[in-house]
Amino acid sequence: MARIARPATWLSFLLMQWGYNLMPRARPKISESKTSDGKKRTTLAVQLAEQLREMIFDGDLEPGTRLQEEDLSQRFGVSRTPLREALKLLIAEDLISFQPNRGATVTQLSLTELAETFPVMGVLEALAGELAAISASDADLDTLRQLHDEIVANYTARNLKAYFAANQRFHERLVEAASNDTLATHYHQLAGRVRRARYRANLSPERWAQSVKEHEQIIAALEARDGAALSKILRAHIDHKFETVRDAILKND
Amino acid sequence: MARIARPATWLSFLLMQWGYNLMPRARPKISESKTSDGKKRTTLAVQLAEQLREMIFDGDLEPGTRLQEEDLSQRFGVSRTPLREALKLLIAEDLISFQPNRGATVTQLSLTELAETFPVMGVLEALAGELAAISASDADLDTLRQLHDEIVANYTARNLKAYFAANQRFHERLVEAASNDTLATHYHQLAGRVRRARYRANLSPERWAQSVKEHEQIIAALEARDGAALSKILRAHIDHKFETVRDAILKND
DNA sequence: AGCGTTTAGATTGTATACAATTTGCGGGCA
DNA sequence: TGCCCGCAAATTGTATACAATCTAAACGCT
Repeated sequence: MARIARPATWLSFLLMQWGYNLMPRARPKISESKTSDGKKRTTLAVQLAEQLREMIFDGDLEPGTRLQEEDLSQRFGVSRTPLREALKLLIAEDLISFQPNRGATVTQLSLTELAETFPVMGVLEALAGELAAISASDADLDTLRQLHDEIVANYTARNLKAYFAANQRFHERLVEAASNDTLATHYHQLAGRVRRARYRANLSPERWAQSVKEHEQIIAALEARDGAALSKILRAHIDHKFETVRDAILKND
Repeated sequence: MARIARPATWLSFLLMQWGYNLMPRARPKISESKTSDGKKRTTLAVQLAEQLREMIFDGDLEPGTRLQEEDLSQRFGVSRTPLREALKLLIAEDLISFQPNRGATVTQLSLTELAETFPVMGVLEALAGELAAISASDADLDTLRQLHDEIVANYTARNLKAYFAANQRFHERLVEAASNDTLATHYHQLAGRVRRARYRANLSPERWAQSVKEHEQIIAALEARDGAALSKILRAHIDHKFETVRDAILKND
């Protein structure tokens, strides 16, 4: 399988630097057989879907990009049949949009859809907070504390990119700590949507400061295992994040 | 596309001020072309997916059922190619499970997975309540009031089946009234999972009475457009529903 | 020029053929 | 009996061929 060479975006590069595996797996619901030598064995359709998903998350395939079957199948060196099946998988995940007889394109979120997404993410992350306050292990708390310190350090250094990366990692980890796969799956899907809606990441000094302050509250409530407080803060935090994103989008149009 | 503009929430107002159109997008992720005579035209894969989805929801295909391609394609009178694409769509929706080279089966939820699902549904429906309290039209309220009356009538008549049906429609309609397609999509997916986990639908007299009582509170808060109260009641309501379901499952095993 | 119509090329949709993998059964053997 | 091997049937995975549909450029008309 010839993998398509792709330039590392700032985000993927950044994460790789940190040694982080890129995205939380959207969903590994497809069990994989394994050969004796431990190699994963799946179908081409599944592999192609994974690759395409990664390319979309990484920004190699920008929203709105048309996905032509012949094109892609040649680039991947496979026939159209498994490629079409891969597209169907991504269609159901809402990563790509589809019109009969007219092909597929990388889904593009309107501001409206983005605005709809945030409140949903908000309640999910609030729930994650509640659950994590109960079920997070001490190791989880350690990891989150470390990530929090990273966030603060990057704020102090005014390193915006690294700040975003650590921030994202923190929230993902928080959701994991809730120990609810269903919750995690739906959260990841929404988080992916938002992340793909790339906007010029400007953060005003005030918003940035406030965001950090909220993070202080988050980690404090978490370490106190105060689920109710955590839930409230997280939801407000997401609301503010949407405001930031909205401003960034509107300013750059 | 009979959906009309909703009363402006603070968000929609804001967006409209900035020139962003808030018209709801077509929720079926797969847009459908139409012929001159208004007939929907889609691909076989999409049609098959719809049929299979319905069969699974209706219980024609019980959890654990093996889905053999040749079998199904003959029953539907199509070749395996579009059928396989339909399966891929449902795989990504988690309606069916898949193992490479070993085919697909209708997904079966464990009690653990069911237990995970309810809290997530809970916060989503709570959010739906908050939003609906703001953006539900008067027509929405009328419909919901009617459905509520139906629920009460079926309780009085002790008609369990009709009660469940009306109950389900009420909750679906409530989520619709929130005017957030993203929310609705995720809610529906989870509701479908729960519905498929068929358990012997026994409702103790006490639980039944309590459920109806909660519904009284729900409709009252809704008509008072008290989002906070509605949110709280709904979440508790879902929690109680899970307890009922859990008891039913445990008792029947 | 402007505008609908036609038509060739491109692209997607479906069927079929064949390859690869799994499954289950029967035979040989300790 | 129990177990392991290997083969045949069943089933899934992939490629290719052809049909249906869409797109856009060329054409002719007013």
